[in-house]
Amino acid sequence: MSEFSTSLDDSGDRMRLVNATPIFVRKDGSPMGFHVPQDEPQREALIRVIETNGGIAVAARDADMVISAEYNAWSPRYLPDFIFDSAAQGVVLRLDSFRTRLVQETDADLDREFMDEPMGVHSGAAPEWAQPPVERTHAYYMPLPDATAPNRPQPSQPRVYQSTPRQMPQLSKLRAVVPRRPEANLFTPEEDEIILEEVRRNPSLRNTHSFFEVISRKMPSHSGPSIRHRYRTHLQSQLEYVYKINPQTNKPVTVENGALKTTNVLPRPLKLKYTADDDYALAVALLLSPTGPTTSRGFYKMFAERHTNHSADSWRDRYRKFLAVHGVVEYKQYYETEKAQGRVPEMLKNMTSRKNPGAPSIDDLVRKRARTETSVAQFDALLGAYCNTPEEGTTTVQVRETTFDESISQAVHNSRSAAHTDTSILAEIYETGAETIQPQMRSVKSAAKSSPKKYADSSVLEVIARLAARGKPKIRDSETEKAKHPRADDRKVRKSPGSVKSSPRVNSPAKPTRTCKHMFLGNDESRAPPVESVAAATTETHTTPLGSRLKVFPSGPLVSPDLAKLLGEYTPTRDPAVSPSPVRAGRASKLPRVKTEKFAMLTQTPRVDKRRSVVTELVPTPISTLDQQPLIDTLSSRNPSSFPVRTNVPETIPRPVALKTMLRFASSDESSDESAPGKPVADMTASVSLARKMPQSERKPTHSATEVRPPEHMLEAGKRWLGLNSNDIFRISDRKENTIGLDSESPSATPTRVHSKQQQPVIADSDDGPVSKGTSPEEPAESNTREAPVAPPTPQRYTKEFQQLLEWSAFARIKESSFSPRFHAIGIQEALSRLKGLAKRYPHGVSFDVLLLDLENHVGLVNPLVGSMLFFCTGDLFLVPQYFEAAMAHGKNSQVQTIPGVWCTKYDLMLRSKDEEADRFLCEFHGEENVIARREFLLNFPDDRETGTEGLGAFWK
DNA sequence: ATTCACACCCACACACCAA
DNA sequence: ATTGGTGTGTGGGTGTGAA
Repeated sequence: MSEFSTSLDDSGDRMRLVNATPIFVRKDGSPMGFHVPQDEPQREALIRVIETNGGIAVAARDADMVISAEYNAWSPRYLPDFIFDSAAQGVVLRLDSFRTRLVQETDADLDREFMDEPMGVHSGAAPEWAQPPVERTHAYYMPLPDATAPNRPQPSQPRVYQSTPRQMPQLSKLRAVVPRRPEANLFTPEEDEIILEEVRRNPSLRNTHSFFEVISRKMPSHSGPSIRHRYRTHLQSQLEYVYKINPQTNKPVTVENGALKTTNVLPRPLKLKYTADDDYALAVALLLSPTGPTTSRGFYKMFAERHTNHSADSWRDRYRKFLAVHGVVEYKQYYETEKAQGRVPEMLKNMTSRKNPGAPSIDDLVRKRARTETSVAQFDALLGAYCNTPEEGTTTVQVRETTFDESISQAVHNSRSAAHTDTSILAEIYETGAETIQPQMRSVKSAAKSSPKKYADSSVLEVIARLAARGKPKIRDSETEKAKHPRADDRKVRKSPGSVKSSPRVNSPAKPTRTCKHMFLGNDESRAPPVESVAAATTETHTTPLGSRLKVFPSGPLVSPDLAKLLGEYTPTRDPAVSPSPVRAGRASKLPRVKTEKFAMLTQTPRVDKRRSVVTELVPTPISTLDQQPLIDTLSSRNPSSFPVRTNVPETIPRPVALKTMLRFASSDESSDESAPGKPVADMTASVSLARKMPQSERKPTHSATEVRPPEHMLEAGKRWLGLNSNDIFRISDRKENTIGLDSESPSATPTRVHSKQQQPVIADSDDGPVSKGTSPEEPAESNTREAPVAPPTPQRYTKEFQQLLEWSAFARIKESSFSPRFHAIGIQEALSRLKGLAKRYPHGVSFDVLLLDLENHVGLVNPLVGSMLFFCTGDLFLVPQYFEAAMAHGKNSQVQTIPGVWCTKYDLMLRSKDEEADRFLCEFHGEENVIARREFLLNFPDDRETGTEGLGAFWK
């Protein structure tokens, strides 16, 4: 048969297999193309035999067949013996017996580990990533199911892509020693699709290096960097969808038929770049901090709860390595100047000194900055405190005037010695002079009350307002250029020579926007649109039942226009309607939207996170019994169009800042501490409120609210008491006290579920089993009829001990950040009373945003506590007081499902999952209207990092 | 000259740790 | 408990050489 001698023993040279007539040719005589993967050990011999027998070695995409000893799940391969045997026999043998099979797989584990199913088959089974990391360098951490607020995701369940221990070194060695093939190793369409499919299954990893490195282990003909490059340059634009990932399992969500649920919205990648808005928000918050710019973790923890796009650690690092180096005040001013002049500010970058060892250490810079900026912050805090102080005759917190004066003088002195001559606050201070500020403020303050218009244009008033609003500087002609280039001088001063590369480039023109590569940008859930986009957004204004105006900005800015105006500009005599501020000026239409036609479809139905798309601004409410408005609020209500208003916006926390600063200064004076009579003040911080309640012997100098803790003996007593009698807490006060009668103003309100202890056993935890109808029928039977209105609860019915526990347990165990200063000012009993008052005013079915706003504004409860409360109570405010009461007593809000009398969301959902008749039963229980309202509330409840309730609403779908 | 695969770079986001 | 230092590897590229 063959015309050549062959020797197929191991020592034989298979390369000598030559036939007289070519056998690896097509019918038309053209050579058959064979692809031999680069890692095929006999590759050289194979290619020689192929080519000497009429075939040709080609790239994979052009190959008629792939010759390899290694099985591959997604492309058929044929064993090298097919070539050798065919050549030996002089005829092309039947392919069937040479096809590589899974049983021959050289590393089946690897396949199972990474790509467990062939392409195009979506069985719903995700690759099994969940092996624990062996080598940290190969570990991939997926975002946690819920970046539940307020904290950032913790890698408690690291998801791991991991090679077998032996495979990785082998492959890397192979790539290191195998020379580049002479022929192109182009990506085949199949390989492209495999890459895309893997990205769809792991969308969060789409930018990482190691993800593609792992893919490369299943695609040995390409390296990880190559695959990554291929994806980023060629395939990204073809990623028309990704699979919806269950945040709990980090696996794709399956639907009924086992297929994977797709989505058009990419999840956030593992890391987010900081934006100019991020930097600005942080700068503003730092300057409002009682201590000025700080690295204190407490500050960043609180900040991260409101700004969840980065972790607290990350925010802290951002300050340490960027804002601190550049200067917080300077960046704020730079940002505002850029905005005012219609430019797009850049984020801080190139600030790390890793390659610039001669540069001053971050520590040094932080310290230097902290000194000066703290001075500014302190001065501003003092001023804020003064402006917020109630009128003369009713001042209830007495800070010795001398202390106040000294503090201002010191702050001004410190500020003057700082190198911040171009900052707005200092410019104002210089103009006014510390020695005249206070009397001027005092006179203006009293006079302005009687006839605000008269003083509306007063320069002193302007100063006060501007300072309180942290307004921008007057840019005089001689300073204009300087203001335009705030960075120019900094470099010379701060940076050592030769550190050009590490110099910030804030003023460099913005790069032209690239297209195509980031098609999801406009939709990315993790990014709020830039500030200026707000200008073009149509806003809707709603009025809450309590009169707060809720502005809804559909595009969800980080900073609302009014806040941006407040923070960035003060123009008391300018009519915004006539001369719109630069911040509001219509620049939004110029905004680059990075989106290609290809992906236009992906942005048509963006998933809107309601929480992020809503910016609320609180306009002072006329409810005088709830609020004691400071001077500026009072004035602003009279002339709202021209006066900046401190709003209830996360970035501004003036009251605690101011008062705590005052207290610190006051307590630094030995005589002032004990001599100051501590009368209650309407808007008091936790420091004051709690310190007042502490026995004199327990009182410690108050430096920050977070330091306030109940006395140890009280905590011990509380633990004992709670431990022994936790179920009896609610027996202390007759539950009927808390019953809210049927309110004619809220006909749709849910019937009150209030029961005496005999009628309402503690409902077992859900883990104990399904909620049977047997345990619950007695509830609806009596709760369908609302009890008659009764008097408000009488606090006297609580035992003294219980009152103390109510006071202290909350602060001991519930995060203090759940309470705003207002809560501390009014106290728990008043908060309870207000909660009940709110319930009377609200119809069931009010949106989460409205409830959130008014609960924060009028009761002083903030997320995530409010989120949990509203969720578990299904937006039913009649349940909230009981929930709140129990949460406070227990010092936590996780066990409130067992609160007697609160038929909470959990039971709705459990019942629906267990009982086919659930809907009918729930309608009997709640009333059909309320069931609809509850369902609507849950369905519209924001998917939430803050409340960790994502997906529960799906029970209703 | 262009395209492609592949290697490599580096700022920095994020987290962890030791003092 | 705080805090500064630092490791890790992501994110977004660029460089290089072969086809």
